[in-house]
Formats: sequence, structure tokens, C-alpha cells
Amino acid sequence: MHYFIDAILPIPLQKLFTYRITSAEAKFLKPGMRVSVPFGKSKIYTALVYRIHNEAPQVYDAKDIHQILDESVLVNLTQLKFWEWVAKYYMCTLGDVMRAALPNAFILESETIISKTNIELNDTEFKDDEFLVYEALHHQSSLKVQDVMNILDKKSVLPVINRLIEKNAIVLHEEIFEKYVAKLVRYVKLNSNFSSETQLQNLLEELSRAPKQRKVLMTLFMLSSKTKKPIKVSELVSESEATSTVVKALIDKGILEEYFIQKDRVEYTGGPNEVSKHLNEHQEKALSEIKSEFENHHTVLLHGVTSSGKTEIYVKLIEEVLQSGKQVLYILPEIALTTQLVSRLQNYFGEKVAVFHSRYSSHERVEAWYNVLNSSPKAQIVLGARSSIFLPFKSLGLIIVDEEHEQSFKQFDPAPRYHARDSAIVLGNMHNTKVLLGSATPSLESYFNAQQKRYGLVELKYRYNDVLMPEIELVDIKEKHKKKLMKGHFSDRLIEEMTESLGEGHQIILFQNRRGFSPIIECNTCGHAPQCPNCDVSLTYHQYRNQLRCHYCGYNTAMHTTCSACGSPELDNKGFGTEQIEEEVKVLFPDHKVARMDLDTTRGKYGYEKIITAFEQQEIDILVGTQMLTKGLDFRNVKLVGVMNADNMLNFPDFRAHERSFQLIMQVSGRAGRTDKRGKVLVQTYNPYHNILQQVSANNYEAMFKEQMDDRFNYKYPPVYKQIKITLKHKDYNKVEKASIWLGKSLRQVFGDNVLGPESPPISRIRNQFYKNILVKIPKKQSLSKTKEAIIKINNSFFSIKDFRAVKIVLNVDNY
DNA sequence: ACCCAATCTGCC
DNA sequence: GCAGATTGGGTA
Repeated sequence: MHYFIDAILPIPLQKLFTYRITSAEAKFLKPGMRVSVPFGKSKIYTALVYRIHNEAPQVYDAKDIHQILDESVLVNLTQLKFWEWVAKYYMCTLGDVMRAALPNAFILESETIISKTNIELNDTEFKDDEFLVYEALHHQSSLKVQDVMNILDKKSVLPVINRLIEKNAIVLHEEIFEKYVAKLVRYVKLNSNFSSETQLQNLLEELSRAPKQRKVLMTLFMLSSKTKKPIKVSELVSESEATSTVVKALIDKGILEEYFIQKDRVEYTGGPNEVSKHLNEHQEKALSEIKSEFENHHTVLLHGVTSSGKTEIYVKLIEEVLQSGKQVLYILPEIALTTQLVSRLQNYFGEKVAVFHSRYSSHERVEAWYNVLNSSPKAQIVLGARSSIFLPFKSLGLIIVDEEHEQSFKQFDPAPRYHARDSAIVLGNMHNTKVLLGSATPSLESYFNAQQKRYGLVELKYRYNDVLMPEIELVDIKEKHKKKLMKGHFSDRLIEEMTESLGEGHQIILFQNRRGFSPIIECNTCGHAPQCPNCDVSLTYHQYRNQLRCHYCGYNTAMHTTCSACGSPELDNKGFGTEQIEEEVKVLFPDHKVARMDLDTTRGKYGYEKIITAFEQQEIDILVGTQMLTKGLDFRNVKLVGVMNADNMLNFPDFRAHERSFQLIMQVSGRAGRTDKRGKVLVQTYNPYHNILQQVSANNYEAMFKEQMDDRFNYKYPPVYKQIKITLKHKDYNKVEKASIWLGKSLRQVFGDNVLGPESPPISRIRNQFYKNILVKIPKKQSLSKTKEAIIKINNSFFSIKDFRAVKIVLNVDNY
């Protein structure tokens, strides 16, 4: 009997690959274990066992696997089922899902290593480039293919390598790098030879002439009698005031014995040091409503205004689940995962909280994975960003999706283009677990689902400690401009309020939904604006480095002093960004400290935390920032929030622009007035009569919901219709144009008027690729899976046309 | 005639 | 996704 496995490879290929295994391997292997397999001519990849069977492939010879990489199952069966759902629903391959789900360090790849043969060769036989490579190998023992590319400064190096192999100058071999290295901590103990009293006496006498070594030994006895725990080398060194050389000498003499214990890189020391807070009557009521809603619904939406104390309610629910011995998954948008929230939960739950997000190193993620997999006490509660839905949960008892409305839960690139909230709900179903969605400004789709009774709904309308909602004032800056009451981008009202707040010692947040100094530089003489050479956008001026930058491809160039088209030196700024606001504040309030928080100032692992901590500790009076500011931050001393310009959000060309603007302004507003004084929000706008702004100032979510839903009905947008966006890209404009017209026509034959496009997006070229979009709208009663099947079919015939094959197609399900 | 880069195709 | 095979433009 022959044995085979079907395995998932981490590449975007639809099919599984079949390898042959021995009967012993068949006995050992289980679905969800990793193996390394040869793939193609020379590469070795990591694959995940999907199925073990006896069906020999008919048309090809299966290769043998290379090696088994796991001793036990790494990915459990529920996860595999979940992966399949993600792949099917979001129209991508299992390989795509595997890449997203597994920490990078689990996916080993081989690398081709080039080394010299022992045969001495005559240099004159080589061509120039061959000689360069051969010469380099005299200086270092091995080269990677990438190194050769650098040496020769060109891409196609394989012909050169092959010629060298023919001449017996070099050999190739594949090396697999284990990416995860467990962190080991060095411990010492007394060698067992000295365990008896007399032996010990002799030893101490022997060492009388080595006082330092003697001291180390004495310290070791002292420490181990005191703590009864293993003694770290580092501890011993510092306690005995010796150097590590002294310890090493003792080890070399065989007096001490060293050993290693594997240790997690991320550890929370210090246990829980707070009992969960008492809920107020409103929270208490919400909690019991959530519980009763859970009896009839898998998913419950908690709509609680900002600062209503949603987290405290979550804490109570988590406590109950933990008592039943199950795990809890708590998902948040990446940027809301701040130290603030993490330490708050650690205060309640101590080391039971495991954190998981993209700023973690791949080692840290591996450790978190194993902790979840083994249901370790260290990972009872997983607090994570969207990718944490892929962790190997065994027995989930509750999933919380906080800030449910956040669009960052949706992954846009690369595949799988999944929505963590929606996927979490499916995951919850697979685990037979309840899912709680929380938000102060729910997404229309969730609120709609709640109204349709698909979700339970719980409302919490009072802020904690009965703090009043901030007062929201709309400032008509069109009027202010007319009356000459603007100083730069600041209205007289905003300056007044800022002066008052600063005078009272309160802090201020200014919100500008755009980074950079001023988006566009325009020539006053000819109107020319510098463009990105690779993308269809104007370059943005960044004062900090005096550069023009492209926000799409990262292209940058020094700021021009004269217009590149007509040579005129009169260049002007159009529009404004965070950097310019910061500059203006410095001039208006020279005695106060200003800081800026946007993508540019929060690069680096702790950039973000530094600014937040500084603001928390009131080292900063005025914080200027983009929407990063809106996420779950709790600043006690902020009284005033200024929205510099509400219009650029409202006019954004997207069907959700209004919903988003409402959410964004409500969320920044929520940062104000957690103080004893009622907070104030000033919204500057050219159009104070805009319905959304009226709804914002009246704090009327329901009115916004109703009005927006009318639009969604009328124009067939989500959540009334589902949609799939198809993007075509290619560097030849004519090719995408032709291809997209063909695709649009074919889709229309099946879906009729529910196909929109093809259209060029507002930015039609990025990184020298031209884009075209087609939108397929799907009515509620039309089967989603049949629709996808039809699209895949059309896609297949698209790729059978030779001319179109080079065009890349991206399918994005629920692209909002 | 030759070389390199861009494109195509299969991988088990 | 990657590498070996193929095509096609550019040039010595």
C-alpha cells in the first residue's frame, strides 16, 4: 500500500499538491502538520498537510516529502475548516490564507547557496562577470543568489552561475533556515559531584586561593536556599558582583553545571492587581441585556456612546467565560491596540492576556501561537488585531470585536482580502461561540443586521460617571473668510476656545484628516503642479524634509525652487495637512507645546507610544493629528477638540463617505470632555447645513442611519446589496482598457445592469500600472456562491484569451 | 550573431 | 511565488 498527502503550499495556486510518504510517515502525520517538500527544480518549501490517503496520482509521479517539521498538529481541524471558508468566501487560494494565517517564521524556505569547489582553476578561462563571482568566493566562503545580483549589478545571473558550474568552479546547494529560534536563558547549578558535605568542604578549601570564584559559589548557595528556584547566570553575576568570566571558569572546571530553559520573549510579570470595577446601573443593565440577547442570537451589537464604559462590560463577560475554562478572543483595530488598553486588561487579568499584532516580531508571534495552541494559561485572553482570528483556538468561549465600524478590519492587499469582523462571526459559529460587536458609531451593515433581528441589539446611551456628551459647535468658515476672521486655517471661534482651554490648563486635540504639509504645490504663473512619475497623482509637500513625496509609491524628490514647467519661482501651497496646522499653531500659541501624530511621526516600533505617553503626561498641550487620534484613546485632560475641516471627508468619492464622516467626527469628539468640565467640539466647515454635520451636532445616530439607508436602498449599495469589486491592472493602458471592456461585457451578459464599469479609478495609475475597476452588485436574494462561481467561470475564459493573460485581476469581495 | 530582459508556463 | 524556457528587441 502506498501513502500520499495532499498539501497546501503557501503560493497563490488553486490546487493542492500530492506527495508520497512512507507508511511510517503516514502513521505519524496528521492534517495540520507541516512538512518540507521539494517544489520545482530545486526549491524546498514548507507545506501544510491537508489530507492523508492512498490514491496514487494518475498523470504524474508524486515526489517524496523532504522532511516532517512538526511533532504535533500546528493547525487544528477547526482552523482548516475556517481557512476553507475564508478562501471560498473571499475568492482566494488556501495558499493565500496559509500565508496570512501562519506566522512568517513557520514558513521556512530554502535558499540557494553558492560555494567554491576545491579544484584550482586558471583565471584566464573566465569571462569578466564569471571572474567577479569566482573572485568574490575567495573572500567569503559562500554567496546567495541575491549577492551575485549585487556583485554583477544585473538581474539575470543564472546563465553566469550555470557557466561556472560547467567549469567546475562552483557548486550549488539548498539550505533551509529555521526562522524561529527559541529564546534560551542560561541557568547554573552545582555539579552533582559535590552534593555531599565532605566533597563540598574539600571544594571550598580548594577555592580558598580563588576568592572571587569562592564568592560566586557562596552567592549561589545563598540564592538557592533563599528562592528554591533555578538560578540564572545573569542573576548570579550581578548578585555576587563578579564577572561572567569567573562563572565561566567555574563551569569549565566542572564545579558548576550550566543548563538552559526556554523562555517566552513576551512576558507579563506581576499578576492581576485590580478587581474589576463595579458597573453602574446603565452598564449593569446593558450587561444583562447582552446576556439575554445571546440566548436568541449568535451575535450581539453593543451600541454604546463614547466613554460609556464598554470595556468594563467586556471585562465582566470575560471573567465569566474564563471561569468556564474557555478562551476569549478580543479583536481591535491595529492602532487601537495601545499600551493604554493592554495594561488596563493586564491589570484585571494579569498574565492571562496575550497580545498579538503586526508590530510583534515573528519570534514573538510564534510564541503567542504556541501559547494559544496549548491552551496555555498565558493565553486565556487573546487581545489582537485582525490577524488574530487565525490563531489556533481550541475552545473559544467568546469573541469580542471592539470598534466594530473600523474599516481597517478589512484587509485590502494582499489576498486574502478578508474582513476580520465578518470572519470572526463565522469563526464564532464554527466554535459555537457568541460574538459581541461593540461601537459608539456602528457600521451601517451591523446596525442594519441588528434591525433585521439577525443580531441582538443593546444600547448604552450614558457616559460613565454621567459625564455630559461634549457640546458640538459648527463654525461656518465661508462666513468667517468673508468677514476676514480667519487666521490661516483657524477661525476666531477656534482661537478663542483654544485660548480658554489652555488658560484653564486643559489639553487640546486638533484633527486634520490628511497628513503632510500641504498636499499640492501649484505654480502661480502657469498652474503646473508636480506629478509623481509613476502614479497619477500630484506630489505632496513635506516640510520636515523639504521634500515632495508620493503617498502611493513612496517616490520622493527635493522640493523645487522654481516651477519645472515655466521656471517661475512663485510656487504656492494648495490645501493643507497636519504639518501645516502644526506650523500655524506654533505661531498662534508660541508658549505652548505642540506635537503632531500621523503616519510620518509614528514610524518605528514605539513612535506611536512615545507621543501618546507624552500627551498623557501633559508634556504636550496641543496635539495635531489624523484619524489615528480617534481610536480608543482615553485622555483625561482634553477639553477641546477642533476639527479643522470637515468638508474634505464629506466630499470623498465613496458611497460610505457620509457614514465615515459621521463616525470619524463622533469618534474624535468622544476624546473631549472626559474631564469634570463639559467638553467642547468645534467643527470648521464650508457647509454647516450639511445633513451629516447637523446629525453630528445633534448626536443623532438614528437619523444618520435612516437617511443613509435610504440612499443605500435607492442606489443599491451595501448593506442592501452585496458587492464584489474586480480590479484589472497592467502597465499598458490600451491592454487594460480592452481587457476591462471585454470583461465588463461578459459580466453584463450574466448580471445585466448590476454590473458597473469598467471605470478608471480616481487615481488611475500607481507604480506605473494602469487600473480599471468593475463593480458587481449582488441583490440579497441572488445566491452569493453562485455569483462567485459565475465570476470565476468568466475569469477563466478571460485568461484563455492570449492577449489578456498578462493583465492582473484582483477580486475583492465586500470591498468596503 | 549574440546578449539580455521581458514574458510565458508549469510546479505534485 | 519562482525558475527554466521562450521570445523579441537591441546592438557589436
